[in-house]
Amino acid sequence: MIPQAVPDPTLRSATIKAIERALAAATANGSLGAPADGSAAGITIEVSRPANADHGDLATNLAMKLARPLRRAPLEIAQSIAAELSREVAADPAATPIASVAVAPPGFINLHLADASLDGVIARILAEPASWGRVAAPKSRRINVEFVSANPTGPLTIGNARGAFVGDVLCRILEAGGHTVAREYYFNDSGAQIGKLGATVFALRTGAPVPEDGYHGEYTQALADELPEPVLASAQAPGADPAEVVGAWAAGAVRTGIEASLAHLGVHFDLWKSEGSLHTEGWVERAVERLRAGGYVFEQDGATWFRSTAFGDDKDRVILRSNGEPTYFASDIGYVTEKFSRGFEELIYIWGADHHGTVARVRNAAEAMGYDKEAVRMLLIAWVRFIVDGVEVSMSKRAGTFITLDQLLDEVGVDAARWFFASRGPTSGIDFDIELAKKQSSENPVYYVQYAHARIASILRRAAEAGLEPAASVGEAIGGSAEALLARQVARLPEVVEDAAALEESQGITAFATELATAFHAFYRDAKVVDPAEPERSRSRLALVSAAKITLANALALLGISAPESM
RNA sequence: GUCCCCGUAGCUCAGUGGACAGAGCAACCGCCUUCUAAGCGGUAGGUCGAAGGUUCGAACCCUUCCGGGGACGCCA
Repeated sequence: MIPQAVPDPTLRSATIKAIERALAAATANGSLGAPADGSAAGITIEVSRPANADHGDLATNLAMKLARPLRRAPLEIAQSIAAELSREVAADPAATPIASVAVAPPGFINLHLADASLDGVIARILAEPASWGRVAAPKSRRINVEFVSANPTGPLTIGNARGAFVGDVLCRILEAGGHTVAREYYFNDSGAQIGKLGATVFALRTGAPVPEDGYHGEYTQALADELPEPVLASAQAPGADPAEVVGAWAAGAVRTGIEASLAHLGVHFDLWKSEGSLHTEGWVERAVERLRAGGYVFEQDGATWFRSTAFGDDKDRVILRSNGEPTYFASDIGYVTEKFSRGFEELIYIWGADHHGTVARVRNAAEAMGYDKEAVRMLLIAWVRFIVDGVEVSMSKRAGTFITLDQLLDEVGVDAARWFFASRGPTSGIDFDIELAKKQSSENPVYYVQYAHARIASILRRAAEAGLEPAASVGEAIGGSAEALLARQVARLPEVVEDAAALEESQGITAFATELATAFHAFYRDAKVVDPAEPERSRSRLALVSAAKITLANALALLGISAPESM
């Protein structure tokens, strides 16, 4: 995805600029006094949305933060800065997004946005809807995001669902936030587990008993039934290892199924990387060489070790076992090397909480290999406890006791499932009660948001029938009480995206989408949009609800959720 | 034993330094001759796990404790 060339400044960033100008002016004219030691220099201007709408559209706590370095009462500082802000509003209203300024104890500077700046945002949304909500990154990066990465020993389970959704939504948010993102799926299709899968499928096909340590899910029978004759024949050829031959085929078949499941989720990967290729292409060797060059490799007990203790780890880690086989860790560091060789500036791993122990050692190895440790980041997703009939279901592909991702989506639906995971922080543990989810799926907040979108679509259809087209912007009517409230919510999207991209979290998007839907439903109640008797007002309001519709659709798109035209 | 995450309304969860702590669901009361009632308005519900500390200001930062989950392999 190509980052947008010319990003919109948000109303928030324009406001920060205005405050910077006011601060500079107040400093220059001496009304602030001067910090004796320059300690005020490092203070950044923060602008937030007051919880109480009576306090204005935006507020800054700048005066409180300056109180100590300037050795002055915060209220006085606030008044000095507010005076400069007001001066600019009076002198050149077009240069500032602010309409009025107020100071409140203990030192808040409260700001009201100008109608004209809000109407400018509406006009911009209607003129270029596709890019609305895409912002420039403070520092644009090429980011590699690796997620799901379940080995092809069986279908994806609901245990994989959270990682898939969280990873996909994070990618969408990072792209909207001005970064370039590659989605990767890492898998091992040649290990011992694949051999066990192959032995299981081979046994089922040939009528032999399934090995004790084989796989016992129902899907293995389907694989056995589908096993092509030629593959079976080559597995039975003299000297062949049936587990390996059938396993290779089964892994491919399972992977095809996994890709189909992910496509159903709306999750797509740019690259599927096999662990085996890291060895055959020499990346593990290169990684070991980089470590050796730094003096962080040693031999002991016939094995090759990474001196992880040099980076604060409690013990050193084996790279190559005494039998010559590489460990999983060897593949990990090979992959780090391979990823960086492709020019990524940041690697993000979406891992289950059970990978906690490997985080530090992979990052340490990255540092030891000469990469920036801070550019290797792991997002650990907390476990989801799936409850069926009041009892937790543990997911085990080996035992065959699991619920597949496809089953979950048949029950709950993609949009509802996406919303469920997007609206919760990835580190918080979740209880997912299947029965409750089914029962509540029609009451899921996602439908509340989608309904607002569908309602607007309906209004636009009615308007078209009446021969009414949206105006290019709201115009004077934006000052109306109903319009003002909705326009303010609509205008927030880029700020919400900025925050979500910086925090690498999706909850802000779902919260915003809900608030915007609420604002629209209230508008719908208070303001009749399509009214042939009032064509000018209708066109003006059509412009506003059109902008709201675009904003809802773009916010939902960030979550991978559909925006229906009717419900 | 060491380390990580979590503990906020009956339930599921937002909120991580600011102005009276929020949403959805569940409960209760109202609103469809009106652009989609999957909606709107209202009522009720909280010692933000506990105790100290830092701060002008703490659900948020620090310490300790309690409770829940997870991690500590020459497994993958």
